[in-house]
Amino acid sequence: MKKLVIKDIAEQLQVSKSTISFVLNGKARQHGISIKLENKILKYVEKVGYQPSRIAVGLSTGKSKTIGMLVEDISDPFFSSIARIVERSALSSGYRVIYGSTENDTVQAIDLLQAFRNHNVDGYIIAPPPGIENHIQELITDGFPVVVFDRDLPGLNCDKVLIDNFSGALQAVEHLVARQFKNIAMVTLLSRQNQMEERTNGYLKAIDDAGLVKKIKQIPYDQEKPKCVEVIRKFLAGQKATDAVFFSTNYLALSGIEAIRQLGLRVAEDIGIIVFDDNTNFELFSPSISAVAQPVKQIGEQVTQIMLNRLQSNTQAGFERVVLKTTLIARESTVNQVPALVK
Amino acid sequence: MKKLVIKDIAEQLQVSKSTISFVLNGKARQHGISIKLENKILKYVEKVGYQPSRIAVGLSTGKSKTIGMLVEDISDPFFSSIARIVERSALSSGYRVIYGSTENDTVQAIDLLQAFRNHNVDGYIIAPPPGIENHIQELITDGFPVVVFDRDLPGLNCDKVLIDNFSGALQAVEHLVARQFKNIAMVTLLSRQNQMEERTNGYLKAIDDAGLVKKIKQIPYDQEKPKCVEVIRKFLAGQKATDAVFFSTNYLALSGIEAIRQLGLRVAEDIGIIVFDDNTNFELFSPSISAVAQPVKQIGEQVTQIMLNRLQSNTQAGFERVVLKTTLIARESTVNQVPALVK
DNA sequence: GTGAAAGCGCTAACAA
DNA sequence: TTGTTAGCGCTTTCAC
Repeated sequence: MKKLVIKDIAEQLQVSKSTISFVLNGKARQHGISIKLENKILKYVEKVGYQPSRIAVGLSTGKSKTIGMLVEDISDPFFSSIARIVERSALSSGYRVIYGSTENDTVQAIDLLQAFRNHNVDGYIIAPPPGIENHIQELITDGFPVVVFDRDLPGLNCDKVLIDNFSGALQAVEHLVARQFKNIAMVTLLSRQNQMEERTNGYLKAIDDAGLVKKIKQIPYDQEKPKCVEVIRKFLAGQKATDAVFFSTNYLALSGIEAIRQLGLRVAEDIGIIVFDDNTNFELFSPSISAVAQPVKQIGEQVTQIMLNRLQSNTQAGFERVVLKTTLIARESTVNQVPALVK
Repeated sequence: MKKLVIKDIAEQLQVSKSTISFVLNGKARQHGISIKLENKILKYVEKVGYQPSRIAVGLSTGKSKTIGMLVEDISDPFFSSIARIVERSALSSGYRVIYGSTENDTVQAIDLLQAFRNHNVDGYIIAPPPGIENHIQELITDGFPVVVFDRDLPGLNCDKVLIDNFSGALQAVEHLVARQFKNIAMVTLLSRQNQMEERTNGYLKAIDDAGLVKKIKQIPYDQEKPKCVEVIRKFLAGQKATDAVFFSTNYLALSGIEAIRQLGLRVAEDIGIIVFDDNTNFELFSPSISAVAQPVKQIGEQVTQIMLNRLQSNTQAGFERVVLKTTLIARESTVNQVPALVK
């Protein structure tokens, strides 16, 4: 079945291409096309299942009706959950979404941005790796709507959907403090990314408030898992007094749990654990793992809604900055045995 | 910075657009363009960072250099892992990937296919929901390369990358048998999908071989998790003798574990568990959960490679049918206490 | 060796 | 009320 083009329809119906185009774009009224003709066209188009070629429309209008979404890693459940929500709501407004995984790499991200631009995407949804402020700024200057999420780039002036990393971390560590843990370490990424720093700040604040001693282990970003496990294991082995750990990411926690196992320790009984981000079935671990949950659904919805608004209104005024709250989910991994009291 | 177009380059360099186009497409030789001019153009293009508009190229060539990928749910770790691999290898060959989540719904899948077609995607990678044979067949007839994965649609004649569901399931249940479990139930989806049926067949074969009694619970596809948990709980509650369960999917297992908890039973101690698909950190559950792992990486690579070959060779001859083996990963959830012997 | 021009399928001024 | 036509940015045939 040969793909139909507008010309075919025009010939069949004995009208001009533009008439069809107007009708199809809801501009029949303003061009004074008779209701009768309009219906006839609509009916015929429906019947033969004609759909204008996106490519041609894109070339002609300069709009591709697609949104480019840059994430760190589409196979990370946090990002794929958001992607899913974005995909769905964008689709219902006629937008397609194309993704790109940056692996948190500046160069890859820039390439991807270039590729998106090249593809004429109409808007950008970005979880920015470090070092791409300028490139994003350029997009904005050139008039593209950009919504940044998950990570803030403080200098950037655009719409943002973030979460309150500081409070989330604070809350997590305060929870540990309340549960009577006394030697609370933090394992985090060696990263200058804003959201990681905020989490660290939250930790420090809580530790400080409680008059405890801080212990932070930073792991380089691109470690393979076994290496990561090893680093954490060594860290914990050198810190026998540690009775609880706050992991700043899901991924680190998974390595951490492994490390704890290797040390022959038991989660909860020997060492408390709480994690930032709750996208890995932590409720089903045994003991289940306490976590600070990020509002994935809300993030996805907000991001899309802001984007679609921009796309429709076509204005760059009054950027929004939405900061979403996290939710503490206390589970078994932070039930303290309080050895001091038990003894 | 205004986007450059081929005309700009042509004017700057005082040559015609076609010359540039030839050079950029590696056809300088066959059009006898001087090496000198070629280099000059290449250099200039590089310097100003010109990249041809994909849309325009697409309109002109009829190729969009994008692959459409249809999965059940992009937020499912099995699919997102594959998507990630496909994305990456396709990109290195200059192809973009756009995804669509079918939610296993025929209508949605057809819409998505329509949308892809409309986008002029050059090839289709599809994990097919039921009932879209005809639509896929049409794509093939129209000359598009199609690679089906994860699920087979037996009537379809195209490239396929599948896994050996029957053996995987067989192996899983044989493992339970070997561990001395005697009352092995299976919890699966109420689905006529080929891969689910194969898993069921594997279960039945193993049960039969061992001379045990089969017990299968089928859960409707679109249940919410709580409902799913409830159904499994009731099933297990009515089957006190059950000492092991084979779950045909990851998702069901997560619900199942929850159900087992609610019944006050302990995984491994009271009931053995093994799961088809190992994409949910089962190694970190405690007890860790035995599973049949699907070769995600291989699936992704095979799928992409076949697709890229088709795209390059532009032929439809000799369809491949790759069947990948699963791997049994025995963990703590199937360490049988063998109550009969212990007693 | 190089360039003019037609055409890909559609949109939207501008005519009529 | 409807049709003509000139692009959108690129590729490719064919003539120079």
